[in-house]
Amino acid sequence: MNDAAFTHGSCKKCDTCAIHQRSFCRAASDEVLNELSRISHLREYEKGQVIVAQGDDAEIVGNVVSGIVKLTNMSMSGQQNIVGLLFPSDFFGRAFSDESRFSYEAATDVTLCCMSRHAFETFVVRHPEVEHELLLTILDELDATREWTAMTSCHTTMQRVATFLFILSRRSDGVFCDPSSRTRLPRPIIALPIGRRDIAAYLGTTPETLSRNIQTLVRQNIIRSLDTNHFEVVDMPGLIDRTGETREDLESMSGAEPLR
Amino acid sequence: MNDAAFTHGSCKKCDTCAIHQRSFCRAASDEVLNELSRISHLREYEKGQVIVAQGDDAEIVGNVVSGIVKLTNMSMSGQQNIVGLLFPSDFFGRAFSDESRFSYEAATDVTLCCMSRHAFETFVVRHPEVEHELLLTILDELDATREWTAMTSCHTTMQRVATFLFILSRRSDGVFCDPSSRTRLPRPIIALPIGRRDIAAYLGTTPETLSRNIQTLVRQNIIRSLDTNHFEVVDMPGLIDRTGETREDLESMSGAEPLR
DNA sequence: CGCTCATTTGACAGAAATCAAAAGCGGTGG
DNA sequence: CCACCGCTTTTGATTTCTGTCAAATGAGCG
Repeated sequence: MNDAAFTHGSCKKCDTCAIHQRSFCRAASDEVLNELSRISHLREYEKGQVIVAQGDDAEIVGNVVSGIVKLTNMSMSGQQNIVGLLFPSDFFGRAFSDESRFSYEAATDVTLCCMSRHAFETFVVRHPEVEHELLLTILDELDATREWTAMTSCHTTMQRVATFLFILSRRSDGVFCDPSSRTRLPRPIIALPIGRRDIAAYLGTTPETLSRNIQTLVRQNIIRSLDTNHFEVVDMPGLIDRTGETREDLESMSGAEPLR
Repeated sequence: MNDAAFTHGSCKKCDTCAIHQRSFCRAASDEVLNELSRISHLREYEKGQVIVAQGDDAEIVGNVVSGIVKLTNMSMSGQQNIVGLLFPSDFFGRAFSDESRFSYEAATDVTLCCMSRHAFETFVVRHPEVEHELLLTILDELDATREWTAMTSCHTTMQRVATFLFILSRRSDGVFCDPSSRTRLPRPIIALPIGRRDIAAYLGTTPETLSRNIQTLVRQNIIRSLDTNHFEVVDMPGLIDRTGETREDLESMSGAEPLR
């Protein structure tokens, strides 16, 4: 699409950006991208750092470049709920609102392409084609969130666990940025990006129940444990079977994504 | 905001539209609204009619004017999952996508302000200020959906039932369109817009468990049964108490809304 | 090595799903 | 008007699953 942006050296930072082709900025022309690059800056956060706190002024927005960001909601009782996970190329922060209804926290060490919310807002209003692309992104996000809602509301814990693992097996190869480097492994690897406590919260269960379900899958030779956070899918049909979904539905989920 | 649109007679259909002030079209100027009115038309659907089917070409988009639309997702097992409910002023249909990932179905008799998806898409691209307003709408929708996700993943069934009833008590008076006609009833009425089976699916439980929880609330004098689908809230603090949320959180949910 | 924290495992109580049946509601046709 | 039928909702009895509490094991680190 933006071949020019790659052959010319209009914006080094963005040209070499791993997610450029997958985030809303792909709609920007060379010069617009240049402008965008002037208001954005890469920033690293260590695992556990809070990027935007719930109820905060939400002054930062941007894209996840590498690592995983977790989106959380603190409930009255003080319990932290995982509302979603943001992967590379996903948009984070709450544009056009004075406060964020959720917290954004680094689930792993992350690199973010950050912009001041104000600067971003005036930028997109001046560039409708970029705002349009952002709208498409958010619409996909909404679909994905609703699909996840559908998933969680009628499925057993085992089905949710299996679905989660399936999706991670599609995401974990770091394959989402550069399609050409995609090497189809015969035995997909599942890399758990976050701790059991967070996964459990995301799946609406407890670490104990999650652990039991995972161990059950291991005993049934569906997956094999490599280390605490890595598993190998031994029996993919068996895993899909336990999700209670068709392979097609799962594929569509892992593309646009509930977990994003 | 658009006083001119109301004092002038630029567009009779839109001027008298109950939801005009609350939907994305409020961003349109007189002449733009006029243009919009030329591509839109009111249409009635009877309860149970499918407006857009899952996987369909999704050729229609628009706003809910009156009644309630249910958003459903058919899972592999053939079970119908309720993903959300759309109330008056909510946007329905999937813009900018060739197929809808969900079905839109009339949960009650509804009136919709319909547009051809294609006409709508070219329209908003020509009018960035309207597309911007649409983006704001979708961002709110996304927040609301995530908040609902947070709700369902960590709460007991009773808390989900209480929250659902609370939200309906705020929506059921048909009060969401014209703030001036808002008559605060001392005893809010809850009108269940859909059957128990659907509500149960939406809340991630079964009709039996749902029924038991409702009957428990009746026995505890929190609500009083008028007929099968109507209840009166006798003890609002008690109801709020059983949601496990603060009143503030509930208000924000019923405004922007998980159920939308 | 000893510390802390995360994960796994076990035992048990409570909640919800399931199975089964009764009651309520709305329509149809005699 | 009433009896019958199909459907939804409610209620009851039972089983299964999951959350909770508690303890053991394992991983990372100074």
